[in-house]
Amino acid sequence: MAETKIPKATAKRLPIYYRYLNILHDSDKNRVSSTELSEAVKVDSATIRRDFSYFGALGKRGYGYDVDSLLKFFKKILNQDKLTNAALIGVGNLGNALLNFNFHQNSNVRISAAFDVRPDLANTVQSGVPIYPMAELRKQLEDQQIKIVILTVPESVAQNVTDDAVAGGVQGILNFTPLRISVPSNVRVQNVDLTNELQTLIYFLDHYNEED
Amino acid sequence: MAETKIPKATAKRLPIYYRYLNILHDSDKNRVSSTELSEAVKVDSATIRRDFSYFGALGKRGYGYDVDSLLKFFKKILNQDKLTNAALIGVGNLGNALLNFNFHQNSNVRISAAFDVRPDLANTVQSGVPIYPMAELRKQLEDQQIKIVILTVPESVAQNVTDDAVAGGVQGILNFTPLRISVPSNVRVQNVDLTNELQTLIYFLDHYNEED
DNA sequence: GCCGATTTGTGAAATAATTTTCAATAATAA
DNA sequence: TTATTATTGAAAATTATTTCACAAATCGGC
Ligand SMILES: NC(=O)c1ccc[n+]([C@@H]2O[C@H](COP(=O)([O-])OP(=O)(O)OC[C@H]3O[C@@H](n4cnc5c(N)ncnc54)[C@H](O)[C@@H]3O)[C@@H](O)[C@H]2O)c1
Ligand SMILES: NC(=O)c1ccc[n+]([C@@H]2O[C@H](COP(=O)([O-])OP(=O)(O)OC[C@H]3O[C@@H](n4cnc5c(N)ncnc54)[C@H](O)[C@@H]3O)[C@@H](O)[C@H]2O)c1
Repeated sequence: MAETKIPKATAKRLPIYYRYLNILHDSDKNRVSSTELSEAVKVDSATIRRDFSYFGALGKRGYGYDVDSLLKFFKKILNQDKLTNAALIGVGNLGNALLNFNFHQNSNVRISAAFDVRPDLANTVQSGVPIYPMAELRKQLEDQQIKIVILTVPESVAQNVTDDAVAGGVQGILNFTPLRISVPSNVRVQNVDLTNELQTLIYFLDHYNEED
Repeated sequence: MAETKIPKATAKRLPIYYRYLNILHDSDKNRVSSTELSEAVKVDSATIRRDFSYFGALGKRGYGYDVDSLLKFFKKILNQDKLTNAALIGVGNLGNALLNFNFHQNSNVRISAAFDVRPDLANTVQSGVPIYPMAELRKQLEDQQIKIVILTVPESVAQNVTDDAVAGGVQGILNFTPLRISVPSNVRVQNVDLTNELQTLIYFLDHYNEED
């Protein structure tokens, strides 16, 4: 909505850059070149320069990029200068692992509420996050102004739960179920399909050799 | 290695198609059109037809695709007609969730060995999978002919562990750590970076409206 | 202040992926 | 049988992304 629509491929790399800039910052490096970055994040240096250039001239020729100002810039762009709350639905196997992890390091996203149908989980606290019964989903999403949901329920209920979350005003869903959920066009879904990833890896192993 | 190199984008979609074909098969449907598939997997129907056509003329004009033969075809292509063993390294938070899940449904990948440094975990069995001490990594990978590793160790040790796994003959790594690990060019890495996914989602929410 | 070494930013070219379009064919209804 | 409708497969057009390659800018040393 701000800078004239960056390519999707670029957008997906921004968090990778952001993360490495944080590492550089923490180790008191204050200057970095696209070649050096390339090495660390495994993205071609020309691609990095191109990516950065969508945001203007962020570097200095013959010098490179200033870590601190680049970091500050990306922090803003990625909304990491404010805390973003997310909800997690489905406190099972995977849900628990994510709750416990809670995206702390170098990330300003936090799971602030979790939901599950299991009565024994309702109104408990797991890894510091309160678990609510599903009946409270809508209310909590609205009250806490939560716009992002992490979906770790069984596939069979994924669409129903999604519909509820969308009704509660959610705008983005990180979907760990294998179901391709249906949402209105103003809601964005990011699928994380681990079985797929493994199968793709196997396919590549069998059908492509070396590099690509 | 077999059919003349399919586009990467296509390869990544194959498991999605495969999965839905299984569902159709299980519900005794024996015919499907690209439009119907498109609806279910959320991929444009023209893209689906194009994807399929890389493998030859799999459908019939005016009719669609025969579910069973398409399924059989993809099963072969994706190597799902044989069992593939994988190893998991790092039986922590996330590792345990993956162990417990173990990719059963509609997938012929199985974690057959897990590894961890923690002495109390060594030589136990978690979710039916034996856990070995790291000292045995190389031997087990070689003995069990494991070519795929799921990496769920802390970032700080990720590169070292990777190097060991590679020395053990691993060819593919599903990397859950945020580190972009370095591997020889004959080893393929598939990164699953959950913090990234969340940050990308946030970026899209803030900077793109509606659809794309 | 000049010089050589760096390193960016970006046009242009190359490559990759998606989408449009439509002729060909199959199924089905009349 | 023939007309109508559905649907693929493939060529072409379009759009997206990556990569090349180099002029322009900056730095650091002298
Ligand atoms: N665990 C993994 O490693 C893994 C890997 C890949 C994909 N997945 C996918 O992630 C999802 C969760 O997997 P899991 O292993 O954590 O399953 P799980 O069964 O351990 O957890 C699911 C949780 O959702 C809760 N739940 C069920 N119905 C609900 C509803 N209607 N509303 C709210 N909560 C509800 C259950 O009580 C349970 O706590 C599944 O779709 C699975 O396919 C998991
Ligand atoms: N848990 C999550 O939800 C989550 C989300 C995103 C990313 N990750 C990433 O996944 C990785 C694992 O996360 P986690 O939460 O499961 O961490 P964890 O600390 O719970 O588990 C790590 C496991 O690795 C083992 N380990 C440590 N050093 C080892 C070594 N040298 N060799 C073998 N095993 C070793 C530890 O004993 C532990 O069991 C981390 O890199 C983390 O950044 C986790």
